[in-house]
Amino acid sequence: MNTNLILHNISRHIQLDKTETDFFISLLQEKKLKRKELLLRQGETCKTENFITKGCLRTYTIDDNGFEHILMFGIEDWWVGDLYSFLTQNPATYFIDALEDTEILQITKHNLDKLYERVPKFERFFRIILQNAFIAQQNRINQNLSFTAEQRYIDFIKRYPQLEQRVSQKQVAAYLGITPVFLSMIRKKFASK
Amino acid sequence: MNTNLILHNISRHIQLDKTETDFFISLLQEKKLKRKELLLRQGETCKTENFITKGCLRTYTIDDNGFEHILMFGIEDWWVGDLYSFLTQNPATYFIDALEDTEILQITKHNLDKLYERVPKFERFFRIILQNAFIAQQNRINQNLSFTAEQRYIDFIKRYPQLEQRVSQKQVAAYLGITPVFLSMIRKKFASK
DNA sequence: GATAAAAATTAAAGTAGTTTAATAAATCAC
DNA sequence: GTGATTTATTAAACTACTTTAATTTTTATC
Repeated sequence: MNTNLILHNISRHIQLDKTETDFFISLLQEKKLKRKELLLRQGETCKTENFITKGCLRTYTIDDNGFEHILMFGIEDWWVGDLYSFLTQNPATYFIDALEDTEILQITKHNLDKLYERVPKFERFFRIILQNAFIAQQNRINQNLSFTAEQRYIDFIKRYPQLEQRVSQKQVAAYLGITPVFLSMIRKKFASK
Repeated sequence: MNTNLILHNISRHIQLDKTETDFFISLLQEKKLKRKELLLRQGETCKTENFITKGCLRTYTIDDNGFEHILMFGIEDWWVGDLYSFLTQNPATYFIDALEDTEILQITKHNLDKLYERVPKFERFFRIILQNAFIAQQNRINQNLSFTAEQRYIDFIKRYPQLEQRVSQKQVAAYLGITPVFLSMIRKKFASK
């Protein structure tokens, strides 16, 4: 199991000794997903929180008209899951699937609870992770309220240049909340400048 | 200082003994705001996290055209602040002001850090608070992507019936991401059913 | 490497939501 | 309580974005 990335991710916020590190690692399971493979289906229970070591996932919904709306992309070094379903073990709100062949490390709710109990520092770790996620989401809500589609696209490129390379325009459009057709029009206008 | 509400808020997630409770209380400051009074101005540093014991606050931005966009309402039993500015002590992204005469309990970053150190259970408390806030925000993003303005309004009424009574339609519109004129049209259509 | 499938582009017609402006209703401040 | 200010309503013209559909380009698959 390749634990370099996740241990480095954790060490940015808390320091673990050898025993704690080993215990943490013992709670993880590895999983590989092929491109287009589903990790979670809406309505299922989300059994694990997932740390991406390689590849790219998307969290999304499908509306009544069959259109997909992307809540979040995840790439290497990101945590993804359906937090509501994970915490309550109620049916998931979101779908999660792989946009590329992807490798993740998974921790179940049961094991995470054990981890909080045995190594309370992880309360701090996930508090900090959640703070950052909260701030990023709040910013996105503000942009959805304040910006035009063009402004949101420009900001997306600036903020996630790696992602813009890796995912199709169709996916970017589903993230920005516009149609692929309109994104194409924006890009045309933008390119001619 | 009326600490009933905040202690009850905390007791939902962690248990404190007398010493811990007293220490926590000693870190709080009381503040009263008149209706329309600003708690935080964009560009200032957000010095405190704030727990509302009475009244109603709004967190918002003002765009280049002078329009206000509301990220969040806060009423009794809610925590509000500009988390990014609070954590980094960089200039605030958001304005916060009072929609009613309001009373809050404040904790500075310095005191919160002391609290985490002396009573690490609070790491858990704020992790849980943030989890809930994250889930609520993710849901809002999904609605902004998937729903029409009318659907968002209907969901808002269902989700926050108390708020719909307390704040003006203008504020609700600024939260939903539409103009007051269009909200009025939605309500008319809705009432005629 | 050829073929099929998916994604991107373009144009034209359509719609959800905005803008402006005028009027009515509610709320505020003294 | 009354005048002033803010909020809500209504209607009509407007615009950002969608829809549909046809064509081209890119990517996936055997």
